[in-house]
Amino acid sequence: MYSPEQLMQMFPLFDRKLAEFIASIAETKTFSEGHIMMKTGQYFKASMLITKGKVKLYREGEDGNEFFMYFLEAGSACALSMICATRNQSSQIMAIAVEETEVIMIPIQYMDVLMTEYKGWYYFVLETYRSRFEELLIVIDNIAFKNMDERLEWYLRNQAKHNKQITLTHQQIANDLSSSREVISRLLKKLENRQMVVLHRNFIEWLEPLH
Amino acid sequence: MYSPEQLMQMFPLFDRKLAEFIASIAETKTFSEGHIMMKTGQYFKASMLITKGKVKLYREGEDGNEFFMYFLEAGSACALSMICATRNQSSQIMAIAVEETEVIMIPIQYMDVLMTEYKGWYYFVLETYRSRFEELLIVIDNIAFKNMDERLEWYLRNQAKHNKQITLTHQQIANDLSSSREVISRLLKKLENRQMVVLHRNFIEWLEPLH
DNA sequence: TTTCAATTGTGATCTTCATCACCGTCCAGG
DNA sequence: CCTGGACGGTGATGAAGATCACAATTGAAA
Repeated sequence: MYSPEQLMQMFPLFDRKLAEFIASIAETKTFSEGHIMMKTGQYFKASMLITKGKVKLYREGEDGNEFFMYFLEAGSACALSMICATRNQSSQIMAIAVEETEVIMIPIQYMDVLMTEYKGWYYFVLETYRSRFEELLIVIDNIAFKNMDERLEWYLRNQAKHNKQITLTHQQIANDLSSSREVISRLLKKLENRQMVVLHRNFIEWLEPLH
Repeated sequence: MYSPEQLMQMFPLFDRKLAEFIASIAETKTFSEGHIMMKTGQYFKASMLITKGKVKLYREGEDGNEFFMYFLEAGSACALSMICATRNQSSQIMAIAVEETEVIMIPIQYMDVLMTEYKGWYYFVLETYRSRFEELLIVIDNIAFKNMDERLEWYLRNQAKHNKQITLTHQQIANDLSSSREVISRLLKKLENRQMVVLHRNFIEWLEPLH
C-alpha cells in the first residue's frame, strides 16, 4: 500500500530499515467521517499510525460530558493505542474521525520485534508519547489558568490550522470546551468585534494568520 | 548500592537480567526536602528511578502560578526524565522533593542498550508513561468537571495516603489547586463539619479511610 | 515576657460563567 | 410555499469562586 519512501516522508523518525519493515506488514484501514475509532474502556489488538485525515481525541466525563483534548493528523500515531497494544490494557479516551481517516494497523504481535530490532521505532514511540504528553500539559494550562475567552481563541486557532472555514456550530464548540452555547455565542461576538473572525450560520471564518 | 533482589522488589516489572544490569551501573543521588529536582526548560543527562521519598510534580503557569499534578514515590520513575534523557529534549514540568528522596540515576548513554537488550526495560518505560498519562487525565477530569470542594477532597485524600497528618497551610493548598486561601479555608471548615478532617494550625488531620 | 510575623476566620463585593426564558432567522422536506 | 426544527442572539438571574478588608490566634524569636 505504501512504499518505504512514502512512509519515511510521512514519519520523519523512521529510518529505511524500519520503513521497509512497516511497509511489508502494513495493513490499512479507513474510517469514515464521524466514526468512533476508540471508546473508553476498549482494548487494542493493534497500534495505529495515521496516514490520512484527522482524528479528534476526547476525554469523557462520568456524566456523559465530553472534553476536547487534541487532534491527531497524518504523520502522528495514537500514543494510547501503541501502549495499550503493547501492554494489553484499556484506554480512557474517546477518538472520533472528523474527516475520512486512513490508518496503518500494526498488529500487537509485531510490537516486540519492532521495539527490539528497530531503533527508529522506539524513538518514534517515545517522541509520540512525549508530544502527546506536552499537549495534555497545554490543555491543563488552559483550563487551570485561562479564562473562557482565551481558551476559545486557542481552540479556534487549533481548528483553523488546516481550514480557515471552521464548520462547527456554537453548540458543538461549547461541548468541546465544556461550556454552554450562550457563553460561546457571546464570546464569539466579541471576537468578531475584534475582527478576528466572521460569523456565519453553521461555520466561522478565521481571519488571523494560522501560526 | 542496591542488590538485584531489592530492585526487583521495588520495581516489579524488572526481570532478573535487567535488575542485575541496573544494579551494576546504578549511581544513587539524594535530594533533601524542598530541593528542586527538575525545572521547566531543563535538559537531562540521566533517567531517574525513585527508591526512597516522595516527589511533587507541578505545572508552572506563565505568571508564576503553580499547579499540582501528581506525586512520584518509591518504585516509580520520572517519565519525563526518561524520555527527555533518551531524546535529549527539555521538560515543561517542575519537580520538588517533599521529603528526603533518593534516586537511581541512569546516565543517558545506557538508554540505547537498555531499550534494545532488555525487554523488561521497555515494558517499564511504557508502563511508567501510561500511568503518568492516566494521572494527567484524572487531573483534567478534576479541573474540567469538578467543583473546588470535590477537588479539595481528592487532593487531601492524595496527600493523606502516606500520612494522615497533612502538614500544609491553607495557603499552600490553595496554591496547589490554583485557588485562593479564603476559599480553601471555608471548604476545609465544611469538611470539618462533615467530620472528615480535624483542622489544626499548620496541619490537617485526615479522618477518612485511606483507600 | 513581649512582640511580630505567619496563620486562620469571616463578611462584603465583584467577576465569570451556567442556566433559564424567549425570540428571530434560516432552510429542508412536505 | 409553508412550516417545524436547528441555529443563533440577548436579557435576567444565580452560583462558584476571586478578591479585598480586617480581626483573631498562635508561636517563635528577641
